[in-house]
Amino acid sequence: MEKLRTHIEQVTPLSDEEFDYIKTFFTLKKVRKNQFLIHDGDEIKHEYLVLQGIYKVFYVDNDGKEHILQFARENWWMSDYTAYFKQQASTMFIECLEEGEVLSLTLLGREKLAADLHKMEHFFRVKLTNGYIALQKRILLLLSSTPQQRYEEFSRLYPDLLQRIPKKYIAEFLGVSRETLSRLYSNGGK
Amino acid sequence: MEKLRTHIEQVTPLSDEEFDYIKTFFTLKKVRKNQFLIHDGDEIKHEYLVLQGIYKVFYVDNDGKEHILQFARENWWMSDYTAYFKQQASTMFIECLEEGEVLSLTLLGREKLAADLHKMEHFFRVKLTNGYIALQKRILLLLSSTPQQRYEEFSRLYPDLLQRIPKKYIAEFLGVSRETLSRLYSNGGK
DNA sequence: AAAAAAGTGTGATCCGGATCACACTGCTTA
DNA sequence: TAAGCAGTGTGATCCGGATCACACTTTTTT
Repeated sequence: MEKLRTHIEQVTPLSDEEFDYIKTFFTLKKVRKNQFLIHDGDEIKHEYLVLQGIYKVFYVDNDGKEHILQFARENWWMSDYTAYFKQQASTMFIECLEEGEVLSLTLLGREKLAADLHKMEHFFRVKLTNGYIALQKRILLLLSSTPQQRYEEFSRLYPDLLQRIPKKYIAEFLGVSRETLSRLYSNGGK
Repeated sequence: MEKLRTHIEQVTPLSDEEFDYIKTFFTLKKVRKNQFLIHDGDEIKHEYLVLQGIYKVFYVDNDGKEHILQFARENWWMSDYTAYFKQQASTMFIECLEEGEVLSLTLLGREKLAADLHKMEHFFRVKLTNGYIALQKRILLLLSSTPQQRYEEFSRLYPDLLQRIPKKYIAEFLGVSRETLSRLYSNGGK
């Protein structure tokens, strides 16, 4: 649980009592490779903070094609947030790509934490602010750039992921076909 | 200012004293058609809550092409949030399409409001939550759907905007060329 | 250790949507 | 009331990237 404390304290300092209270809301869960945390159609009770491992959050369209909304690693939060916040059935999947551990938090727990502790309300707001900014950037990138430029931006932001996950998933994240992505970097930097 | 109170109270009730305090942070500004609220390169001191009018938030790429991140109408918040939160120079523009009024709020004001009033921290968190969900949906739409489907989704979400703003802006929002969009609806619903 | 499955590179073909070009219809604004 | 200009429809052409097909490699399974 020390990782959780460090994670929150990057935003706001906590007293020991506060942290003792906070940690009662979280549950540790070990996740194996290829295990699904969330499946299409599920009722979504939890969001997850990644302590270890790599996960992909994705959507499957009517043609059966997968589109990756997010890769999550250490210190990233993930869920099907539409389903989680609005208490609807999930339309997404979360699958583990490298085994690890996550902490789960229920919506009720989240809301109680935020209501009881102004600090936690603040913490969640800061996290959402950063997430919002990142999503806006991604939208502009999708609207304005070529696959080449998107790949370069991805390499810049997540150099480690390039090595650790299958290229085809990167293609699904960038919105390009596997083949086109392959040609992008085999043709070098020109 | 009554509109502001109603807007906040859709999330959380306020006492008169609280609202009297809150409103001191906001400044009313009238905006004429074609006026720019934010310009590329500006230092971004404010975010805006739209009371009236329509605005477009857009980015201009290296080829001079415009890409619309957001249309904002009554009760929508807007700014170049990257520049606003991170105190950087703006990379975007906000232009008024239909004259109206906005309330402006500085970053310092926002943070003070959130720190002083737990209710306001909560309010901002709820707003960000909804925004985050909407952006995720837009990303999935951009990744997984055809221009046709994106146009239909836009019509469903913002039927009023279809009439009120030039079609070419809708094209710039959807990430399609003006011409392709025109052919989409002239070829009817098939 | 063999067999099956998943991931990848690369060529050939195809097609949706971008681009280019031009005409027509409003709105402005002088 | 004319002159300019933004907004729009529509045809013709072009091209980037998707799709299809297959070989090769690496990982997983039994």
